[in-house]
Amino acid sequence: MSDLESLSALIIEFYEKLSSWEHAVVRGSSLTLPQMHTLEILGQQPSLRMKELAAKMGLTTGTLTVTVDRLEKRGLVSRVPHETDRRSVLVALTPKGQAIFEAHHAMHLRLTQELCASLSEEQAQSLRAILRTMNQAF
Amino acid sequence: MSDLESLSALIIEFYEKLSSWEHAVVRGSSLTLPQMHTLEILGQQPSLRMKELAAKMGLTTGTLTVTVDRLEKRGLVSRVPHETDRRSVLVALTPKGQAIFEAHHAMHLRLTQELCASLSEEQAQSLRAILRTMNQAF
DNA sequence: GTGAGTAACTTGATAATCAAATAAACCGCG
DNA sequence: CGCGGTTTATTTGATTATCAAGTTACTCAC
Repeated sequence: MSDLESLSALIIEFYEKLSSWEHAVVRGSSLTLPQMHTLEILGQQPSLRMKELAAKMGLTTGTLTVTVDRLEKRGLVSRVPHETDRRSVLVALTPKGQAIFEAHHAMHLRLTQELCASLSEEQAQSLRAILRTMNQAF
Repeated sequence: MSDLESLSALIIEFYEKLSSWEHAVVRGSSLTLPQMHTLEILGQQPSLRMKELAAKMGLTTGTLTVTVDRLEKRGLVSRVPHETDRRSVLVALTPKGQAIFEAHHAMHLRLTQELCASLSEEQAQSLRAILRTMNQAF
C-alpha cells in the first residue's frame, strides 16, 4: 500500500469515526441529524437567510423549509422577516435552540480534548498547522 | 479563544468540508448517501452479515434491509446464505457494485492527494502518525 | 426436544430529500 | 412609472431513510 493510500485510509477512518460519534450523540438528543446540523450552523452565525443556510448545508431550499418548520414548531429557531428584502427570511436560534447548540458544542470540545490528550504538545501544534493548511486547500 | 477551542474548530471545519465533498460527489452518482456508504463498507470486507453491516453503519437491521433491497434490485450487491448459520445472510458487492466502489475510492485518493499536496513531506509524515494515534484513541 | 436467545424481515409511522411548480418581491431599463 | 426577467421562499408529489415493535425462522444449551 502506497503512502498516499495509507494516508487516505487514515483520513477516511478518522472521518468515519467522527461521523459515528456525531450520529450516536445526536441520537440521544431527541433531534435528528439534519435538525442538529441546522442548529450547529446557526450557532456560529447570528442569523442566515434560508438560501444561505441551504447552501451551507448542501440542500435545496425546499428541503430546508420543512426542517426549519419542524425546528420552529419546537421553539428552537425563529423566522424573522428580512429588513430590506421582503422576499427573504432570517432564521436564528431562540434561547432554547441556543442552549441546545451550546450543550452540543461543549461535547465537541470534550471529544477534541480527549483526542488531543493522546497527542504530545508538539503534535497538537503540528496538527493545528496542518488542519489550517488543508482547510484552505479545499 | 483557547488552544483547545481553536483546534476543535479546525477539526469540525475539516469534518464539515469532507462531509460536503462526499455529499456533492455522491449526489452526482445516481446513488443516495446511505447507499454509497453501504458500498464503501462492503468494498473493504469480502462480505458481512446484515447484523454486522448495520452495526458498522450505526443503523438497525430493519433500516438496512430496505437499503440492501434497493441495492440488490439495482444489481450492486448480492445476498448469499450463510454457510453454517441459516438465520444469517451475507451481503457482498457484485462486480457492478465493486466497480462503483472502486471509482468512488479513486476519488477519495485524488482528494487526499490534493489535500496533501499543500503539505510538506514532514507534515504528511506527521499527519500519518497523528491520525494513527487519534484513531486509536476513539 | 423444549425454551431462551438471535438474525433477518415486515409493518406502521415520521422525517429527509429532490425536482418542479407556485407566489411574492426585487431590480434594471425604457 | 411599469414591464420583464430574476431571485427567494414555499408548496406539491414522489421516493428514500429511519426507527420501534412485532413476526418468522433458526440456533444452541440444557
